[in-house]
Formats: sequence, C-alpha cells, structure tokens
Amino acid sequence: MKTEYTFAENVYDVVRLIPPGRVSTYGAIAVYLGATKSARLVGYAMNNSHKVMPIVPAHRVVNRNGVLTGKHFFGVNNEMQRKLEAEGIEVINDCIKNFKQVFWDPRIECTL
DNA sequence: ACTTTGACTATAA
DNA sequence: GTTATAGCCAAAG
Repeated sequence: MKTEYTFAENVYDVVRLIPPGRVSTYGAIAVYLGATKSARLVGYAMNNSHKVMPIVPAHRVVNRNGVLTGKHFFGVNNEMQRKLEAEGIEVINDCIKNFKQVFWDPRIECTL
C-alpha cells in the first residue's frame, strides 16, 4: 500500500467532485490543486482516468474554451458529447453551449 | 539521470 | 476574429 499520491490521483478526486449537469476546466482544477500553470498535467493525468475506479467523469472536463478537447479519448464516437447531453448540457460542434452557465469551479462552488 | 510528451493557457502578431 | 509561439510541470520511456 503506497502512501504517496500522484498528481493524477489528486486530479481524479477533484473531477469526481464535479456535480452532474456541470462542467469544469483543466485550468480551474489545476488552480484548485495549487498548480495553476499545470493545466496540461491535469489533462495528461486524465489519460489514466478511464482505468481508475470509481470512474472519473472526465466527460465533464473541458478546456477553458468550453471545447471537448478530449472527446477523442472517449472513443471514435461522440461518446463524450452524448454523456454531456444526457446530463442536460447542450453541446454544439464539440463546444459547450452556455458554457459559463454550466461551468463549475471547485474553488468557488466547492461542493456547494 | 536525460529526453520526450501531452485531454492546456496566455500572450503576440 | 484567427494563427503561431512560448511557458508550464509531472509522468513515462
């Protein structure tokens, strides 16, 4: 049993805090972890998210533009977009509609 | 131990 | 408005 936690594990924890019907950004998560400039690390860590349990709602994580940058990692199909739509999030052309409204910042709302 | 990479972001042109 | 470049840092090879 390892006592050392990797950056990825920390990312998974924050992503799992994202409530349904909401989305977050890599930058916001990075800031919450104290690594404001490590937004890339968040996305990099998510590569392993699909094999981490409990499952990480990575489909709720997009870039700051509200674009589904990692949709390709969910599968060749628009699986990521379908999941977002299933939660009430409108996605048009791989971009989240009303992004500011569905945006959820762990540092602001924080499990609210 | 060094090099490469990557689901990003910010700034410049 | 878009496109290009640099900075950023952790994990894998």
